[in-house]
Amino acid sequence: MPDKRDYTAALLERTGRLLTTEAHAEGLLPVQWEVLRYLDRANRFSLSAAALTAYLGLTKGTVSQTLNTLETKGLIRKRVDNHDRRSKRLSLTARGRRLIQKDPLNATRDALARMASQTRDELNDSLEEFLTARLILQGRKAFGQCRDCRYFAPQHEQGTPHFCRLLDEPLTANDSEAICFEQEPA
Amino acid sequence: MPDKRDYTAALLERTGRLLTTEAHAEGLLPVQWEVLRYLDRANRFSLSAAALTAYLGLTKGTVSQTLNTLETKGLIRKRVDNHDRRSKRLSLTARGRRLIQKDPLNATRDALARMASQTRDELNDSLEEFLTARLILQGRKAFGQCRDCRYFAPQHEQGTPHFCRLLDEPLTANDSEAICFEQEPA
DNA sequence: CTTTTTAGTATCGACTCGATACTTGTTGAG
DNA sequence: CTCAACAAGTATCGAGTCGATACTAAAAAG
Repeated sequence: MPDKRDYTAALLERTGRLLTTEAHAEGLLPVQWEVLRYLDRANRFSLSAAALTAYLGLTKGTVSQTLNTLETKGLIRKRVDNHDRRSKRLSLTARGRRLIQKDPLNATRDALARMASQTRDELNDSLEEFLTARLILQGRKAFGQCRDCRYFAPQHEQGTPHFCRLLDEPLTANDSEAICFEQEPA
Repeated sequence: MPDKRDYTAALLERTGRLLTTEAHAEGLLPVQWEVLRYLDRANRFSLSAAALTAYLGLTKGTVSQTLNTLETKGLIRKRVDNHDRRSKRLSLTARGRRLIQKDPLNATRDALARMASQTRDELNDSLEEFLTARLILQGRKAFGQCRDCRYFAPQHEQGTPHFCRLLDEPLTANDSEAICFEQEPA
């Protein structure tokens, strides 16, 4: 005799499966699309395999392999980071940026756009609450937008950059909307 | 400059990934847990590889392999269906029923139980609306509960079974809460 | 009674995924 | 300054998913 939270859990699981099966497209596998999306949305402090590993919740070995596959396909690039020569800075190639236009997740974005805005907001907010709670419980990073971070110091003057009080770095308008490894919700 | 529906899509994707990584437990893989859950919740008309294939949205070859793996592990059983000798009726073994008590999805169920009931209901209803719309768009079955089906004829007298007007079969109280391959929302 | 459809299997190749062991660069304590 | 501890990433292994393709056999349809 299942109760409502069992049913909700089943909905979450089934929705995940739906997105996964849909993400076999353009010759890429689901996790490969997730990597491309991440590299498209992450700020410059978060473009490492380590950050990606934390984002995906996988082991670093698995992530390393997947990055190799994508590099072989010519969709991403790895360059040694001059500030920390153990680390490598990841980026999309031109082909990678072109391919992400055909992201199979676009179908989901369209479906969301067709929903009543109140329902969509309820989905967004309740899902965010659920996900954030689970991530924190697991000691994982939220990877929220930079602008929602407790270390974010906005500058309201025309043309002046924002600022990250944690990393002591200026932030462009673009930076502030990207997702960040270090982000901690305000 | 991402808008809100992009963010919601990212939440859905990331939640799916969370459930997937969590579902590496007890020596089973995510899809194997999904199969066990399905067999635990499906009614007697839906215990075939074909129904499971439709439920998961995978190819029949993939499902056949996964079923073989689970059979080798001693968690499920396959028996030839005497009504249709091409088909095989699937069921959990005692070991399978025991193992499903340790379902890693329980952590999600608990997290949902800890949410405010209004938020949880909003999540449930908006997610159901989203998922159903996507499934219908893809021409897939909803696999809802039997009792919510247009062919379900309830009997309100004590001890009398309900009835399925599509399959012309009586339904126990248990049947009516299980998920059904043939279900079409009322 | 023969064609067509449906249920399931078998096999292949690419790839994920965790686990384990490793290399190399950074950091920090004495 | 040195050396141990740590962190970033790689290499390799084995199990298993997954789609694709080709197959068998039973049921349905004509």
